[in-house]
Amino acid sequence: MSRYNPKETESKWQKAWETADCFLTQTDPERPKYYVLEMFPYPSGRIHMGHVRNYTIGDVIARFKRARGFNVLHPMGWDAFGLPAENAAAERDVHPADWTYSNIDAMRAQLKSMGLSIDWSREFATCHPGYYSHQQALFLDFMQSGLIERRESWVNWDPVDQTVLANEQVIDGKGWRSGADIERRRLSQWFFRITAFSDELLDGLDDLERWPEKVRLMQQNWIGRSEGARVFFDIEGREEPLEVFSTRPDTLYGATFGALSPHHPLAVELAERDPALKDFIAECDRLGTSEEAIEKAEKRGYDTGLRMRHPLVEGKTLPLYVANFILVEYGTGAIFGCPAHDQRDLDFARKYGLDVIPVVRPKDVPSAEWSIRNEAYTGDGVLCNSDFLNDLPVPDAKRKVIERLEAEGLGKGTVQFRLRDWGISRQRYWGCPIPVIHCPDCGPVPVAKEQLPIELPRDVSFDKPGNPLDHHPTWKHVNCPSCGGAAQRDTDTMDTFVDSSWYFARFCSPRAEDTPLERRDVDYWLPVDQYVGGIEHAILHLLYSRFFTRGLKKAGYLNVEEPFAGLFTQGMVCHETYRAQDGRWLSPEDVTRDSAGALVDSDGNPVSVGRVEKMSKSKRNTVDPAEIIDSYGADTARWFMLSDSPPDREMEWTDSGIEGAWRFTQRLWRLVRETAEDKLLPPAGLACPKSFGEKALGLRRQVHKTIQGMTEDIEAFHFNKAVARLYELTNTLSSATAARNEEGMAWALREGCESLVRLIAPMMPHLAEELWQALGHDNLLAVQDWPVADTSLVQDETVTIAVQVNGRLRAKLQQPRDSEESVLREAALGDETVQRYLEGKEPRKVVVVPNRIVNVVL
RNA sequence: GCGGACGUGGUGGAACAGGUAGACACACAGGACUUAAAAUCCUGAGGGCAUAGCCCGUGCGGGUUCGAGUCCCGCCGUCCGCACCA
Repeated sequence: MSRYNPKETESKWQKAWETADCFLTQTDPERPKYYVLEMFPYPSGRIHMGHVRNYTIGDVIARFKRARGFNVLHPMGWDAFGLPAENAAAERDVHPADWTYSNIDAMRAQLKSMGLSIDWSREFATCHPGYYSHQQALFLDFMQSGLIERRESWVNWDPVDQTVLANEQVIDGKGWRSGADIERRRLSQWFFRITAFSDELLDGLDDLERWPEKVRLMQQNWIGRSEGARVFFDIEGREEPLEVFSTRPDTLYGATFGALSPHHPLAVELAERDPALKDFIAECDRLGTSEEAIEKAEKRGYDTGLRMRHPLVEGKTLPLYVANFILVEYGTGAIFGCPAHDQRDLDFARKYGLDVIPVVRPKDVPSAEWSIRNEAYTGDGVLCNSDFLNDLPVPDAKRKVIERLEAEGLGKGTVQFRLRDWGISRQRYWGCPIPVIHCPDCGPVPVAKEQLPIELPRDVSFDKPGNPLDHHPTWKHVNCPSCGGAAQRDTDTMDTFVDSSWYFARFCSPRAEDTPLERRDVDYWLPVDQYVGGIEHAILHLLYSRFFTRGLKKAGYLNVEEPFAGLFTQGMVCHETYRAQDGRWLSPEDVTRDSAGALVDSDGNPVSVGRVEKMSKSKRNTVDPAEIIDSYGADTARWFMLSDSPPDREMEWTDSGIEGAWRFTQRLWRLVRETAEDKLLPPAGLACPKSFGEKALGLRRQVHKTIQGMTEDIEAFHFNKAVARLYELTNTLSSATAARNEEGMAWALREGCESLVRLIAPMMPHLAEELWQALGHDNLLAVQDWPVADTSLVQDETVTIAVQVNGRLRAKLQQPRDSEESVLREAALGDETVQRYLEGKEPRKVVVVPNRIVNVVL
């Protein structure tokens, strides 16, 4: 028999699906819907193995749900704005739009070769005016709803590239591209007021039951709610009191100093008259904003000479410092230091010789014996040295001190969040233009919706650093919509995370022209039932989308709070790493085995094998999906992706793994084809015979157990277990052909083969289609129903009972299912081996678990 | 430092709710077919021993239980996220 030819077969069925419009979807309130979405790709030009894993998982779910009778929405699009297109433009003199669209064409073809059941009629790219014009409209709506603000903020500024950099683009205080020292600058930027929903975004996490606990936790930490108090300290010789935030107001009596962030308004003001302070602040700025820089920095302070009055201790004053470890963005940008109960404050106090007053002691240590050395005490306890708070447990003291502060107007209990507003202005060309005009007289004026879209000009130059939009000779010069005078467009574009914050909703009505979202469509499809993507987006993308959904609701576009009812985060695709003798990374393609079985490079030099790591260009341990699909076919690649490793864990791509999957593909093809060609096989659709031989019945039992098990496994995303079941069924079917003359066996074989083919269809859709046809069907398997297990066949009639003596396995018994406990007990005690252990004595105890185990205790 | 996840054969991993540890696959070994190889098929396999059987075995040490990979306590290790957030 010839071999299976995936290349021919796969494109044949892809065309058949397309011709039959199998995967086009309509809004249909009469039918139950299921919206499955994978994170859309950035159009880099080629798919990578991470995409293959992501889209395989999504496609299995989509095909499965479709077979289960759902109206399935499974769309695809392109996260098409972003810096790489501008880099390509600067390096290769190709327009970002051309570069992007040709990449999209290439990647679409690659995705299509995977045989994904996608409704391609809904495809869009975020860089198309048909998408971003609506995003501009949403910007205006959000402005109207009070969700957008313009304000100054600190940014990482690259003086060479003349642009703002994200924190992750600053490496060791230098720009990732230019290598220039990054400055901290204050810049006017647009902010989405994500903090307006801090509480909702936090509380909403509790209801996301089908999200990984891990992601919910990460978001919870990111939002970072903490309860505490704001306390006012009067400063000697000044009108305005200083406001500080603390989560430990109970330790107020232990305060021995105050500290300001170098960017606190008061610090800035003082610096104007104090050159030494100015120098100190400048030095803090030079450290940069990268986490490592902050981490390594020693705690340092500058004594302003000012004294602040302790709000509760008459006559007591504390020195006020400017300190490099105080963040201006958090709380009020100012603290009171309590060295005894905060390690940072203790380090600071020891350095500058400040007092350390313990105010919390462990309950069983008397005040007199309690002191602080080099470790701040942050544990539980009761108050001491604290006047009216003495002997109260910490939580009570917190409550009581806040009451007192509030009563005397010295402070108040508050809730503080770590979450900050989302700055979206980017000094870039290839992004969504911000629909605002800056007028010297009227300030920032929103563009009227009728004037949208504000399209990107095509004729831009990438020759000089900075923002091409800003350099464009005419684009920005417009008249003020309000007063008609000369004004300028905002030349910033939106963070590309904005584009991906609502694309899932746009897929519901991708071609709507007058509105971003058609109410009837979003009401039917949203929320996404199952979202699938990488854990790397656990915080930003998912949090932004959750914010956007609330914003869209506020603006009246939809009626859900949460965009993604279910979230699945798949693991990374990894591969061994290889190095040449000189330390260069080697690609797997360049590594072979010599005759002795040792790994060598293309010149025959020995190769050292490194750890298994995430596929990456830098380590050169990538495998190109296009090549794999070209030589083995998409089904084999998909099958291997689903085998062995649980989908939420990392998987290792290996040659032997893909070859094993390839062998199985061939084996399955051969098995079903040979069976189908066997003259004994009854035609499709023949009624079930009345009786079956023992082997045929056994086969049928396994078939129906597999159907049931598979269904549960796919629902639970246990694809690797589902694969194992299919291997088992295939093994059984292979050996069953030997008994094909047995009563009912031919019928059972057809049932088995058809079930196998139908079960395998979500994973290997092309092969399944081919075999479905070989079994005599002339309809498309892609639109057939999922098989249903016959429950009467799912349970065996006899079960194996394990017999233990003192908890150790000594024998096994075959017994009818659901045998009485007494029967099992007698059978176990009567067993020869058990008799030997009993030595004629009575057992002390016999534990019987029906259908499972009997434990005889001596 | 804080938070979280995970430790099972040579490897990836199964094991429902405390009830037969190692399903399934990869790799390996032996055999069949072949002039030979590939492909395919069959067989074997956690470790040990005095091998009809017994002992040991799920990172380590304890505990609960008739029975623990699974539950509890204490360690060790690996990975991930956050991190001067007052």
